[in-house]
Amino acid sequence: MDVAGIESHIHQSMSRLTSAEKRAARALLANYPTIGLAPVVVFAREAGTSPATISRFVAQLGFKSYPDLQRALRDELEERVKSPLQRGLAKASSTSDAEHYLDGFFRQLGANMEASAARIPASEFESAAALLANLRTSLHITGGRFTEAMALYMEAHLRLVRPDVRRMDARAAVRADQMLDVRPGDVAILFDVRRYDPQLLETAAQLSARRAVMVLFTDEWISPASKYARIVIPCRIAMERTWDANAALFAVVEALIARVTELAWPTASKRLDAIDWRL
Amino acid sequence: MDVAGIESHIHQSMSRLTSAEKRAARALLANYPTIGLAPVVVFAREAGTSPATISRFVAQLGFKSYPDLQRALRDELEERVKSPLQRGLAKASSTSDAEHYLDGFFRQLGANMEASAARIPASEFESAAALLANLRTSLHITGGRFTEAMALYMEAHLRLVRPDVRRMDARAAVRADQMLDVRPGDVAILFDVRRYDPQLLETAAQLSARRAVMVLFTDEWISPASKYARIVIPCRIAMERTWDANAALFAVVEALIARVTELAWPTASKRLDAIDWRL
DNA sequence: TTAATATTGTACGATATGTTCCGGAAATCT
DNA sequence: AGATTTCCGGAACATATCGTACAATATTAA
Repeated sequence: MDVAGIESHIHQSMSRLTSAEKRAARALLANYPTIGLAPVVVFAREAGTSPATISRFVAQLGFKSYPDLQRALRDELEERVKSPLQRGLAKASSTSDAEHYLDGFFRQLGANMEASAARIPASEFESAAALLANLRTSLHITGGRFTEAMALYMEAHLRLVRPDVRRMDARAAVRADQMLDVRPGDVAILFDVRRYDPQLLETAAQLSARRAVMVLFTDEWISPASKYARIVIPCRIAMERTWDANAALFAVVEALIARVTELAWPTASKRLDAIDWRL
Repeated sequence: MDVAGIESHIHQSMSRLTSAEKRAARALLANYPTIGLAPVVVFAREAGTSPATISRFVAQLGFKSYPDLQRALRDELEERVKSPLQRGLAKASSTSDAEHYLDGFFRQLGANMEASAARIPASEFESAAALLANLRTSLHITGGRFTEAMALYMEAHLRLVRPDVRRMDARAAVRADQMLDVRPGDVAILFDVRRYDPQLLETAAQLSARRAVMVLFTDEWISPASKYARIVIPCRIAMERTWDANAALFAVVEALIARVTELAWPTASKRLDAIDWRL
């Protein structure tokens, strides 16, 4: 099949199609690629036509059978989620013949970011932003071994934007005191990625007991702390070599900070003005 | 709970699952959601188990049947706001959709990363990696207001990989003591981005006086501390709205950590083994 | 208008798919 | 170690799914 992808292939074949087949094509393009992954009857109903027409449509595209098309769609979907989509990166650094280490690294990272963005439902992201922008509750942020840096970074920004932002200490003992400040309805932001921290799970349980609303940043395998969380934001962090890369996670954090700043702008702008900070 | 999506739902059910069922769960999470849309035989093969187990796994999740799960996966896939990538070459579709905030954000970020990779000479990056992988000198890491998180993150990783990694405190007073540990030839890593920190400039001067070799991570406008630095790594951080985004900077940090881990592998692997850490 | 052609939908048979059952294997308990 | 329970996968069974023949309908040409 075409390297250019199935969507464009459909466009190219459009002229050869009969009117009912065109309805099928439009239906597929409109809800790409989901209806193509559904059974033929569903596809047909959605397209306002009969199963037979779908069959012929698929044949027109050059696929051997409907299941064959489905395979292709799945492959493409997978490719889209895990392949390096920032092809430009390689070209962008034309500084040397030997490939820049950064290029390879960034290419994978780009794929991770695409995958993360594709996987995080807009509704989850927005809900999280809304929670953080709600000035009537306190905010408690904490992370594990490596993700503590995320917590720190987020705290540093949100402190400027809104009041009542606290970071919980990584050490359990200290955290016990801080737990007393958590009141029902408060919002807790947790970071937990692979090699999930047992202490953090414990913390999550306690937060849950104190009726905090939890937002969890985690990886594609999902931290066990998710069972306590109202909102789960999964980022793709796996890399081919050495360490996992949390840059995608970090990027989502920054996006969230930006979004919260927008949502809480009336307050945020006053606070920033007060310390003479210009964005 | 269910709002969090099928992925987290899977993880919540994880404890109830038997080992073969867990393999199924992991396989699905790893190639989410594609294998779930494939026939059971394919799923089973990919998960290294039998169709029967997949069936039971699906039942454990609370779905009425495998097709039922597929419906759910398709619905979830559709529910996501279409990302510009998914839109692909599809013409005529209005680009004015309520776009996923993350998509817009990430697009800019992608440009920043590209620009960063293009601007950082391979030689600089390699030299920096070599310096950090040199085990005969100590490492001192420090950052400014926001970039302290970078320092923290880098320290957390490098500590595992090599000995003699120290982080300098943000507070000048404390830092004064720590400065005494810096010996000629030691390597110092500094982070300084826009709204350059005067204290950090001062620190750089002192480090220079103590004949430390400095690696500076900064932004496209270059921190004044650069005059003391042996190696300068400029990242593009400007964004159109609200805050600058340090994700590109963070990404370079991760790349460097990975590279250093490779270069210092003989030592790193021993250290990681010693604490039973597998990458 | 009529006839020829192209297109579409329905019905049915062939096939592929998912689920259940059962024997054996593994883990757990006594 | 032996007994009991749990767990797993192969094979049979039931069923859903797809492709196609054929009839009905729309379209075009004469």
